[in-house]
Amino acid sequence: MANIYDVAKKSGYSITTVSKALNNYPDISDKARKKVLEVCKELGYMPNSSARTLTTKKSFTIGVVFSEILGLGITHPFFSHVIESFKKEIEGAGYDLLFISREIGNSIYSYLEHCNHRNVDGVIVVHTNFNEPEVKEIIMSDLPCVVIDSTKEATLKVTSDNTAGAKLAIDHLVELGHKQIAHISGNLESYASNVRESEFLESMKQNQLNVPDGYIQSGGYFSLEGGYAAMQVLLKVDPLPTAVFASGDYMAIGAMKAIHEAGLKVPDDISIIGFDDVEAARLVTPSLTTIRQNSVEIGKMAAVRLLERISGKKDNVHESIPVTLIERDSTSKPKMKI
Amino acid sequence: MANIYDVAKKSGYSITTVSKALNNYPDISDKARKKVLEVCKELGYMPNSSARTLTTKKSFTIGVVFSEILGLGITHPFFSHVIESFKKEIEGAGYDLLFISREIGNSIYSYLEHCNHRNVDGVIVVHTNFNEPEVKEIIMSDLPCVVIDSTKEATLKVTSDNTAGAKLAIDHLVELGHKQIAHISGNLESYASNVRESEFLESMKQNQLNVPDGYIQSGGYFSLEGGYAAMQVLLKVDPLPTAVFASGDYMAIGAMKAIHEAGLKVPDDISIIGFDDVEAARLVTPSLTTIRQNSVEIGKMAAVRLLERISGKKDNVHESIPVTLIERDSTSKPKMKI
DNA sequence: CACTTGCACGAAAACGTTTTCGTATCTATA
DNA sequence: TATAGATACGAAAACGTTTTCGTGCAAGTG
Repeated sequence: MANIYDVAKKSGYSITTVSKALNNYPDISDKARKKVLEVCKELGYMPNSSARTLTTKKSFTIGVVFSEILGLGITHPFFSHVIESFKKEIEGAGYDLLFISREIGNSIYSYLEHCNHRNVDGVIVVHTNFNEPEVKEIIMSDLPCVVIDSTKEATLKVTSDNTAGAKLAIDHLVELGHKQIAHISGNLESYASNVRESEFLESMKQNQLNVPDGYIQSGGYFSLEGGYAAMQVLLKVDPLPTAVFASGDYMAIGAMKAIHEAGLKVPDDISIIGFDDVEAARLVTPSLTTIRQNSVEIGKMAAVRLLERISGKKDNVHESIPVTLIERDSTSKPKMKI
Repeated sequence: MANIYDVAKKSGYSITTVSKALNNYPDISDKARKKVLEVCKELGYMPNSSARTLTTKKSFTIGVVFSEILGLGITHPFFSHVIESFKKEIEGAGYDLLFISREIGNSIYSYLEHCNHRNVDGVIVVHTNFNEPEVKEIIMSDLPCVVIDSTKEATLKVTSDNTAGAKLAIDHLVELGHKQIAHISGNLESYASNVRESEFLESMKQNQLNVPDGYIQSGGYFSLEGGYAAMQVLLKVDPLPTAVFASGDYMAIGAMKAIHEAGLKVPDDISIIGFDDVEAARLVTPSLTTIRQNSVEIGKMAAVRLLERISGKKDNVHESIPVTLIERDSTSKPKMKI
């Protein structure tokens, strides 16, 4: 509650000198600096961030725009890890994290308007629908902005290496001996979903494998239920796939459920591989083989690049973070035909 | 980027009138109000929150102090749901959520200092260690403050009805016919853990059941590994329990793992019941019977009470949110002795 | 008509900082 | 000794709001 005037009065110096002492200006004596800092401690003085922001136009605040179709927000099994890692990194640089909604008072504003209102220094955008105009608006503005799971317009993007991931998944199945490999894709508004599906096709081609009609089914918004439904369709396709690559772990888990309910076994009858390595992947039975996204690295890298941009660096970058194959129990060699 | 002066100039009124138009003051004409709002739209004007906060001393920002032993932060399987629900509720009232760390710039400050620096109007405290002095400091201050999973000092607390929950769990096991019921407790610095353990003992007494030596084992910080280790100890206790009440789902899942590895079956040999109903509970095999905490209601209620406090209401309240028994496949009648 | 009342508006202070620029004192130099 | 330069400090403006209070004018009252 003490302000800079209190410190000035008690220390015997002017507010200018107090401010200079706190901001490491060179043109004050060691004596003054020492005295001021001493008084600050005594009074428990903390500079008022609003006043500081008003004059410096720097808030040391980063906005989070979390526009994700399922409305899970902070509880999203993958993005929450990204944000947590991002948060830790920017905190180390003195920034705080502010969640940006579209409501202020009673009215609705755009994300960009809200960011301007709050004077955020930059923003991290996590969105699963690259068509959303509100998101586009903020990306196209001159507010420093890093986006996770990209969009064409973004100048700063951090994603997993989805191409390598999908390839890793298919190659793993091929190495095990599978030839009839199906794919459960995510919704098409999702960047990750698109890349993974493309690379599924590309990898199959590279391995000179055929992708019969009906071998690609959409699992929708990466949900368990979507994967379940998609697998039910795949179970009726002829020839029955011996392995399925799902674009997300929850869809993979849903698929396993459908397989079990059909009286078949994972991985004996059908192998399943997912993508993400969410926590549940190691907890389900059989545990899920999957492609692990390095959420910690993604969040950290997003922070690093955004902070660079904030401090003036201009280059456009698309960071592609490596993924790894996590072999568990949901994949095995295909059953020999009798 | 337009400010109030731009609006004043373009509308032909003074900044006073502009401000009044935006803040619904009665002493301006409808004509002026209309004109001003029109110009605001044209210029895309948004009031600067820092300037406003500086004069009004109200930031429309709520701080989140998340001090949780495991360091999971935002990814915590239970608390993340509470915060998400809290966030939605306060957003509806025009508030934004700011995460409070202890770093500002290069230095370390207390949570309270950080809150003062940022001018937050109130704070939600989620902490799993009620001894932490930093947390105590903020709770004892006159900053409006609601705490989840309580502390004695707090004047505003929201928790699950842990007592009813533990009772529900034990009664469920007793109804199934169990008499040898063990307990895997959480760490003792946790409020929830304490209450659940007390009520375990109380419920056992009510049901006139004995709690043999070694029937209470600590699973530590509610982790899978902790539950696993605790169960390994329980498996060596004589007589072997026929059912185990774990204070958290992850400990329950860890316990199931230990049981399976010992060559026994859940629920045939040993029934397991957890607490929380985290997402994994329905995904594991067998799916976990548990006591569901209503995280949405907890978050919402915390928001409602905090907003009341911010707007002047003074009464101390401890909201106890009802829990429900979710029966799944990890509990059944005890095996008859042959 | 003289007076009060109420309405609509604006001037100016205040909020707590940072930062520019001016200046008094001291030191070094010629 | 006179002067130039360095050093240490402070006055004041600026940032963009809100809010108090004053005022000119129109309308109502006796």
